[in-house]
Amino acid sequence: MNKFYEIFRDLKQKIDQKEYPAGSLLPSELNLAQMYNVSRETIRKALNLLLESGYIQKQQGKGSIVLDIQRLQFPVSGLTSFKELQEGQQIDSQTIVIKNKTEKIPRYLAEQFHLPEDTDVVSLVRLRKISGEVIILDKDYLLHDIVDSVPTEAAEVSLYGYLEKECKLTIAYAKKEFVVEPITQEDQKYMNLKNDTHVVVVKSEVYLEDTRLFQYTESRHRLDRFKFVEFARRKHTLL
Amino acid sequence: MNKFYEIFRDLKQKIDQKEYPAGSLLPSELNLAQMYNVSRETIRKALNLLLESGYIQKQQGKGSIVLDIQRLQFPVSGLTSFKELQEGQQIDSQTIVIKNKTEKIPRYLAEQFHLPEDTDVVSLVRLRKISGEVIILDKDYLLHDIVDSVPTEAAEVSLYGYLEKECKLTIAYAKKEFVVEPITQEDQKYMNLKNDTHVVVVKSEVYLEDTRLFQYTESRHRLDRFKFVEFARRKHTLL
DNA sequence: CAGCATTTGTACGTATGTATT
DNA sequence: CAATACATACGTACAAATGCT
Repeated sequence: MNKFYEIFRDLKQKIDQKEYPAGSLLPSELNLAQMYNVSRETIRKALNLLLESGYIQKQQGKGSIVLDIQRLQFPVSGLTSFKELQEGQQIDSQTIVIKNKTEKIPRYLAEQFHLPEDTDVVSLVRLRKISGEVIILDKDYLLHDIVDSVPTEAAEVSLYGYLEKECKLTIAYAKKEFVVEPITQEDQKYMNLKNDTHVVVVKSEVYLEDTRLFQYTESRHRLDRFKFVEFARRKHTLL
Repeated sequence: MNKFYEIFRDLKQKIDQKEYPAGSLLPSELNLAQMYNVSRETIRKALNLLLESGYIQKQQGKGSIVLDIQRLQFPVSGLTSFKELQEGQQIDSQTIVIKNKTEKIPRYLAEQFHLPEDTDVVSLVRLRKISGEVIILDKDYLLHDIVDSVPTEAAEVSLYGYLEKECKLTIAYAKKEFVVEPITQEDQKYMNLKNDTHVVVVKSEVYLEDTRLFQYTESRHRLDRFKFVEFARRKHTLL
């Protein structure tokens, strides 16, 4: 693997283990370069990864301050699958696949993405149980051109794992939209909704490395269990 | 200003104006370096900014593909103030300050951040009207140690503008949390809530460059008008 | 399928500017 | 003012992926 990535991992681990405690300064870039026997630029790339993931804050003339990531224990936003989320949090969870078949794309999606009405998609519906309750209903549409089919086993365990490892697809980026919508009959039928009238819906358009659209997902969450956390940096100059 | 930032702005503008249309390739890094008369690394830094803001997708061996940012017209997540949001979208909006005074920190915040109970904060409550309706209720707490007071005028126009320009504070990063909560009497009193029983709450902890906590905000949104969009990149290797 | 040119990714080295202490 | 540390910029070399011949 890359040098800068290895160094990033090593530093991250040392921060997690409080070898570099929160509030302290990392060794200077020059020192780190000597310690790891690499050039300063390689160190800077590693530090940038730490910066983006909320591990450190850099200050010109001073150094790299270790942040208190304890209280920031979460999927620093980005594109993370349910499975990967669980792994980070050790919650008892379960996935139930209640639909897995190839069919024509729903009309509203064909329109939204300017696709032919007879486009084939692999349509998945999955329930996510946490502590025995159905908290999330996931509806996935995968373009059949790109993914032939999905073994139900894979959909239960890790869809992204299957797509990336087995199908050799490289997922690159996504546009995500968070809204609140009234519940549907389907929500009512499958989720443990109590008296809720609404669910939080996360709509994702997922794209491959070559910029082809490949997946559309609606992740429907019970209101009282929904939480999304992100670490954001201010971009003073960007706009 | 920086060269790489100027080049970023220039390229962004050219993409917006379709001089480099969506789906096309940018000139190669070497070509761009010659065009702008800078080194390749400077170009790469500019391209990285474009990458992070969702303007392009890079592919090794191929080039930088311009993305269809039209459909991604939004505040690419991050730390953006209400005022800045509006400016990007040209919506008729109005801010009404209904509270602006220095007082003791609320107990739950003192506990959450391990601050003394007698900590002073500037407490702001603001209503955000869009098209005549109160859609958002913002509750801000600014540490009095850092900000002495806020002119109501500034709280109406642009709090961040005031803090950054007048107070010379550098806002660096924030932890944001999105949840849905039952409405309070305060929500009921000030917002146009119809029959809603819940609001979307965005809780932000905002930190300065020197990592000092400086602001805590709860932004309470009417369900039916809440929308949050983000552009996310998959980090295959990061965890 | 092999080979080649093109393009991006990684890494190193050096020099200079700017902020902090 | 001096030393230290991060930021920017240029240049070079080689590796890896892509696309074309």
